[in-house]
Amino acid sequence: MKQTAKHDLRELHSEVPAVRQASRQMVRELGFLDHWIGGCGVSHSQCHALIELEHHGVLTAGELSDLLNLDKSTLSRTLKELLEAEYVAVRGGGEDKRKKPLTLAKKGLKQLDRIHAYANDQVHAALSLLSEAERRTVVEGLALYAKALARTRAQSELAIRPMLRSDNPDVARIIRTVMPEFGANGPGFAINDPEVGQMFESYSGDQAGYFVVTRGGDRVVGGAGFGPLAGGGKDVCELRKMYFLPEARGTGMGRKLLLLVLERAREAGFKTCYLETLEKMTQARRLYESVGFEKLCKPLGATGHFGCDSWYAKKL
Amino acid sequence: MKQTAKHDLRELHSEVPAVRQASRQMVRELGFLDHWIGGCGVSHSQCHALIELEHHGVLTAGELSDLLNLDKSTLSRTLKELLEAEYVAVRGGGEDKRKKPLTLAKKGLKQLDRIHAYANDQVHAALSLLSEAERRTVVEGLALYAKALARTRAQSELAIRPMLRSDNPDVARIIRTVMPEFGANGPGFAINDPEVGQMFESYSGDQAGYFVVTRGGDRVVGGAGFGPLAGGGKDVCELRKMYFLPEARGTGMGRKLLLLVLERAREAGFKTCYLETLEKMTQARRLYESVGFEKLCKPLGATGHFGCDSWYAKKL
DNA sequence: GAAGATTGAAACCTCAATCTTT
DNA sequence: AAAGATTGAGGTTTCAATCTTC
Repeated sequence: MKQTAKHDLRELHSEVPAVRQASRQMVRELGFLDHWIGGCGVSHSQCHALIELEHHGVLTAGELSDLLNLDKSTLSRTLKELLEAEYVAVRGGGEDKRKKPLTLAKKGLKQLDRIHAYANDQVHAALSLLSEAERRTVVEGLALYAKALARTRAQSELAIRPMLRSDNPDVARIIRTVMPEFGANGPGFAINDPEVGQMFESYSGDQAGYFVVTRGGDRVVGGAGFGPLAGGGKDVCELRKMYFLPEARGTGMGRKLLLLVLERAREAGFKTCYLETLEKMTQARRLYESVGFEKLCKPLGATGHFGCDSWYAKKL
Repeated sequence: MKQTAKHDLRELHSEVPAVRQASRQMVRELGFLDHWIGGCGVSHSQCHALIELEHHGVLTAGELSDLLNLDKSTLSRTLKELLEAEYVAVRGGGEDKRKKPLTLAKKGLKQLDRIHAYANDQVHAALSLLSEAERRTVVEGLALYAKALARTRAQSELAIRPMLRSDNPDVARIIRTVMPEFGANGPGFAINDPEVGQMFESYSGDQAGYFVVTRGGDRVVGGAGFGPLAGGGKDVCELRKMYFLPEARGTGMGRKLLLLVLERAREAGFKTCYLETLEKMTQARRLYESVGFEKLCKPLGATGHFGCDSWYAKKL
């Protein structure tokens, strides 16, 4: 197993330059495809803006600049021309007068048809040189790389650190936001624990700890901690109150945080980690299972969280 | 078989938008990767120029602008700054004083190290989120798409048309250039046929035809024709004098030309097509085999080309 | 004060015209 | 005249400052 992992890593190192080389070449060839745009009356950015508008229906200038990875000022000017040419229209009547929701206009749709016709022809011509299996490799390879890059980017804005006293309000807010999202707001759920408002104090000492995930500077977007399991003996700890705001999910940060908490629990002398959750929290349960938690058929200890219906444990 | 082909095509049509979507997203994510460049003193183009210089050793401004798909004027200015910063140096002593061969200088190498360190880290972080199989898919997918786009681009500059009388000198030149390349310039080879100088006249009439491949306007870069096989009966024709300049090889144009010639031969009433070639022309032989030609163990007819050592035939 | 959008200055890129060497 | 490289004018993009609305 370890052998495989090592081999896997060596492979990875040799693949990095290969991927960089291939992506440079691909981008260069895509650049050639874009040359024709000069002759069709819209600029490169205008063309992409139209495509995204078609795809999303209604967008504001800010959303468009995020999607296209262009400065908002560029978009402002780009849109000005598109509006003058009547390719897009402002869908008025919005409540917030700061926003300008944009949609495709008739002429924009027509222009877009021409663009798609050309672009599809080009891509079709290229793909038709490949076999079916090769084409599948292309689709999957591009999508996988895009997704991996996106997740890396999301992760690089996130960081993990021990909770501070000043985080108390933020952490309480997250718990009180996330649990109702899964219908876990009645009696018998952790949301009613008295500790929710004083998480920092509740997880101090060397037998417990709470960690938060922050985004872009120091905004708290998630957290998790550990402490002795009530009525579970001195060798058993509980993974407690692991919650993420939606914006921080699917970034791979949950796994990082979980592994950190487990490591700290092991260092604190615990031999086993127990946790309670809900069947319907499927994303979380998949994560628990993937790091080695095993499903139990009944609860351990006496947490008082009789609202939970799914229990796991793992040797540390 | 036909069923498969149809299914194959339907798949292709649904894959075109998928590839376009994936490639847009990928390019967008790559754009985010490039943002950091702002802080390192070199511009985006300068960075890529350094990478290409490292890869190729010595390059002129023109070669660089081709490689980076940038206008030569952009490169002129870009290089001016790189030279001032002593990142690159002109390797003097060339014979042609119009050229300025460029190489990396010491400071450029150092800068490049920093660039690679950062870029490798980023790509490494992204790839490490993927499994070994997924990473292979990424490498292969990017490379396949880049290659397919490049071939499409090369093909779009090429065209096929029937030979004109005015092509006589060009066609003769190609035949006399390509055959010696494969050592086929002694007696017993088609290069000595009297028709070489008057190809247009030799392939007129409704039982023969010669077609040329042109590049960028009307420069002839290859050709092929058919005519009755000497001593082969009235149902058998010969595929004759199919030659491509090196620049036109590997573009998929050979297949197109071959299929066209075979179709015209069939329309002219021939039932079988025969051809003679050399064992060492492996690329050509693979093409013949891939369109259905079957290897014979001895020649047909009486062409007089006793220099050939490989014979094929195909039902039309 | 903050979110959404616009404007001015400067950097970067392309097209076309020009210069230099062959 | 043609190949290689440079310069001038104008379009596109970004950064920073500003305006408007909440």
